[in-house]
Amino acid sequence: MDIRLVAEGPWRFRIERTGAMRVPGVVLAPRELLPDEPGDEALAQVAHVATLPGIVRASYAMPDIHWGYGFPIGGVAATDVGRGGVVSPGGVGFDISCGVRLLTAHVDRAALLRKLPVLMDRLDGLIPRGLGRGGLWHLAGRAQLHEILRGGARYAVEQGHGVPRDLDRCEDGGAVGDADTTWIGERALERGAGQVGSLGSANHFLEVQAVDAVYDEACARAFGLRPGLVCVMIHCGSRGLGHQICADHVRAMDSVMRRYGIDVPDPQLACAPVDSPEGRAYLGAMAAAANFARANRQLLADAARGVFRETTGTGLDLLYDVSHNLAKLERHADDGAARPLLCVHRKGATRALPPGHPGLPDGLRPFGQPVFVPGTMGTASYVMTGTIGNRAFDSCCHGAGRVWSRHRAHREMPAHRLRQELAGTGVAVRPVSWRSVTEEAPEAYKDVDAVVRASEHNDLGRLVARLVPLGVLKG
DNA sequence: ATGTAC
Repeated sequence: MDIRLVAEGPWRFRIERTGAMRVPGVVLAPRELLPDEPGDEALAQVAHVATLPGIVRASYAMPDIHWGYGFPIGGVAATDVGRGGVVSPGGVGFDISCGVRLLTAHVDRAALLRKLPVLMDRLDGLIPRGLGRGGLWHLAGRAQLHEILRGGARYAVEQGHGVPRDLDRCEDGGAVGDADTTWIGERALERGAGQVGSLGSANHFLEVQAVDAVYDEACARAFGLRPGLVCVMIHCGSRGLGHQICADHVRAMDSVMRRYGIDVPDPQLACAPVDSPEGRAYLGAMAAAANFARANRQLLADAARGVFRETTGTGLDLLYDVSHNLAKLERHADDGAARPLLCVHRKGATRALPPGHPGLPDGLRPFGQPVFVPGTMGTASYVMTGTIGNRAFDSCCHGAGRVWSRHRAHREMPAHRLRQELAGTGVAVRPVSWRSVTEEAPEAYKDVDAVVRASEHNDLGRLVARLVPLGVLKG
């Protein structure tokens, strides 16, 4: 598909509506953040998404956009459920409800520094990570897995893995309501059963960080952040379970799309009307995988809490837990007076509720929803907050965004050089293997500072604080 | 992202 990219000022581009596109593309990034590898298809993917039945307003790309399966990563698309709008598993991604949670410690960087090596050693020995491997929670049986799929972090807390206050600080109170395990295959259940409480690999991590800068003091105070404070950031998702569910439902939709008269420019955009048996089946299974991911992050946070208590005698408070790979049924104002029900796909895009939104807990509502933007290994991460002017269906960026393919990263970054470079930063990196993390080298990613700046210029979110890593656990 | 693939 030919693309006509038009600059709309220094911070954004429009992809003109042509051919089968139903709406334009809107790329919320300055030129230096646009994909520029020869043959990169990320912008074509923005245009492909614009052809989906029922799509409204525009096919959006966040500043961290890069190539993905069907949809770009950093893509946002909303379809009108009442007008034949579709749901597409490729618009959520393989790692269903992958997301980030941030916990604030009761200790400052200076006070922790002496104990950091032993803290990292304990976490290193405790947290399961890497491909395959086990999970922290040894389930009593298949019935308990179903409880997790229905109850998410809420069930984990009920079982003693956390405190009730945690749930107040989770998106959806820790559990999505409409999970339906009927539409999860045996293989997906099998893969998930041993992985509750595990990080996984690639860009997933658990980091001990410190607040390095505060940009909005009132908001930071409400979030419990101040300069020098230690935090724990956890980035992971639904592991093999979500992956298998995505694969299964892509296949199912691929075989029925024609029956619904749907034609897409890329088979990876397999989809079905939200209001169809296949659409409902995917959304039910997706919600169950989302609950799995929230329980997963809850278990990891609770384990980190135990390690902090043992080594420092201090606690960890959950600031917030939010997904950046999910489709949700939401009402948004259209250009008239109506608020139609939309299926909002966010793939590598963080939901970012504005100040005053009823979906926020009392303590956060005046300030907006915390948005977490993890950088790459050894670099800064950011905390942002939702804004009222967000036109991308209350969505923001989700990270630095890849610029090198995983293959190219392996080619250009030998393990020994990465190890040497990170040693120079003073960050205690504990990977399962150095070879496995070469594709996560900082050079393989965009500049996260530029990504958050572009997000702010495009009214996707506002900067609240900058966090720097002290210790990193990787897959 | 993922027991990198039926």
